[in-house]
Amino acid sequence: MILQKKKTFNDFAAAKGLRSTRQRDVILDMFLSTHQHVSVEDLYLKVKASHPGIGYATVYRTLKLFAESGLAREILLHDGQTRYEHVLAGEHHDHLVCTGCSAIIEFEDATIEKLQEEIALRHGFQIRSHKMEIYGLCADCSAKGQA
Amino acid sequence: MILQKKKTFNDFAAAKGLRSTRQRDVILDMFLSTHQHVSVEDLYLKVKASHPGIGYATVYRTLKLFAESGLAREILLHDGQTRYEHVLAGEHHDHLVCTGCSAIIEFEDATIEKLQEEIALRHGFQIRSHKMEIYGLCADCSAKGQA
DNA sequence: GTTTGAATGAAAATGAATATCAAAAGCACA
DNA sequence: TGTGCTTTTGATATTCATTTTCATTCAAAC
Repeated sequence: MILQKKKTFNDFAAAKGLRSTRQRDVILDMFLSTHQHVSVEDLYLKVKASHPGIGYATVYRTLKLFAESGLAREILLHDGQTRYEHVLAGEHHDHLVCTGCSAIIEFEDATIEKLQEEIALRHGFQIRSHKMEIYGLCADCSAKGQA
Repeated sequence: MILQKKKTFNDFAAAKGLRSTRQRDVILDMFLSTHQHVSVEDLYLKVKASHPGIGYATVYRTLKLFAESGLAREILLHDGQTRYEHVLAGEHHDHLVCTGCSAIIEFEDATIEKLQEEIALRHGFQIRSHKMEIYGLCADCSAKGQA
């Protein structure tokens, strides 16, 4: 699966005539080894730990490339930092975001996806991607709120 | 309806012990007279036209208050500017965002809302609000793309 | 009116993201 | 394996939205 993703990016890079560099390999490895929703800062620190030479700007640039290649997706939450999440082929997952503890729970619902397509059709709209976030309190936080 | 909204905010202000000021009245009027998705910049310019004395920071602060009061909601698109939209009581509307011409089409779907509630329930999650954006090409842009 | 603390406006500060540019590195070709 | 050309990089400066600061103004309770 990781190999498949590397291939996705390499194909994209080849098609765009991008050069293959050590830095991009490292950042790709690191990105693939993370869990969901890495901020640029997060990834930069992770990268710097083992490769101190790699700069901030390169991480920014490279993550934008990942997004362009379809490997990653930018998510805007409300903390002013762009985060990147993995795009698993053909899979859309959406988020429950806890406003108490900032926990993010992922979910997926095929019916909602279907309905989205219907809505798009009704408006003559061609879907490229979508994003859904539900804000509220997670089970823990709403339990704490009661106590 | 506009009166109802003013009341919403005034109630909120009263409950929070906020003072009623000329600036907030003006900004509220201006906000209510806009259509969807005003950026702070937009509203600031609109306000400044008739009330040159009112400052940038006040518009920022006031819009945040509107959001807190439930009157408005922050939307993050991908252009680096926070926008505010009207929250109509009890109504959730979501967006089709055209990546070609930046047009925003609104829609509403009761079934999706229901499904969201089910999903939240399944995770013990209490919904406060939600946001759904579908990205792609609007009818015009995809027609142009063909041509 | 006086008093008191919140609200304002102008300007400075912050912070994420992007641009700049000289130096380094990839890649095609000899 | 070098040569030349172009992309990429890293450090830094810059931009731009948003937030903070702080002295002044103003709302509202007494």
